[in-house]
Amino acid sequence: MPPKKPSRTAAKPVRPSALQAESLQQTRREHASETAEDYVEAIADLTASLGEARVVDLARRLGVTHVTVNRTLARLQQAGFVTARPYRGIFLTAEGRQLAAACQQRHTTVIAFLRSLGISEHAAEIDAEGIEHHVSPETLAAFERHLRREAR
Amino acid sequence: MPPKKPSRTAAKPVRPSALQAESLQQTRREHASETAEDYVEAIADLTASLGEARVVDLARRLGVTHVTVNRTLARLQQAGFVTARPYRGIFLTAEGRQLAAACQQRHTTVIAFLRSLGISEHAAEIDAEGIEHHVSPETLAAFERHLRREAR
DNA sequence: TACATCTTGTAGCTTAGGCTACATTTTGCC
DNA sequence: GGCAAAATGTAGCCTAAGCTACAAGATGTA
Repeated sequence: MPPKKPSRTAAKPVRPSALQAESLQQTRREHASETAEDYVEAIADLTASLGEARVVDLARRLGVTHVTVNRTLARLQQAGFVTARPYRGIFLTAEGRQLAAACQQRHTTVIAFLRSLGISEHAAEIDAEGIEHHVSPETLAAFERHLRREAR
Repeated sequence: MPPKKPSRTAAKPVRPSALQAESLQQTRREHASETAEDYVEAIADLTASLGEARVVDLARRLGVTHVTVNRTLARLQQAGFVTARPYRGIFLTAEGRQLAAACQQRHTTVIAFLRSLGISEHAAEIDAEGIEHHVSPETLAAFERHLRREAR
């Protein structure tokens, strides 16, 4: 028989206790908001360059079909980030614009930070897209600090 | 009427063209493997410290219920990363051990890198959990290079 | 040995995010 | 004005990953 740990009380509502469990739960929470962040950022960009964001534009931009965009927009509307009427353009609410601005700022910082480490433009773009959603304010501040130090 | 972009040909099987679309698709692919990585890493740790990994241990460790662990293990078994029999311990295959080792290595590097930027232990742990899955080999190499430079 | 407890397994629900296929509305243009 | 094409919307399917509730196997100890 393999070495057996002493039995532990089960604690029905499983409380994670471990730091790793906490970290993983945080990561899962972040995943839930990633979509919203990607969409508002894309909408902000498209609005800036084209005057409004359309479903097809978003689909092309995000690499999904227009159907996926549609369903996601419904949720974002419920969440109060965007306004949209059937067959019309999509616009950000004040809250949406605020979120988009923060994301764009963070995105720029992460890219600049990766580039400062000697990472190629292409890899920096790709990695930043995955990394940025998991960068805490503390870590973002550290990135900015590092960039300022580099600039000297 | 808002300024209207010139209509573009639709290209039925939407090809993403844009770099951002490519990046986002890459990020989605990474999400799909994140779970596998987290599980094999946890199983490797538990096996090292307790001799075997049990469903309850994994559940506690990952911050989910044993039901979720069970279903995920079935997929990991199909994918060839773990072996398990009903009511028995869970073990990694050779492939699983290899993946776990790579993940642990990468995890350690990311943590060390964040710490070297002056980020607190706690924030580094949490951020690393989200970031590590999106770090390309090129970026990982840059992290290691930075650490070596720091060490001088 | 038997029973209570812990562990594991199963059924079935939910949400999110992909998709194809098809219907409907807008719109550019002759 | 009318028509074809583009854009948008809708129905319905899939997988992944969470959950609760309940069933059944394993085990330690009285």
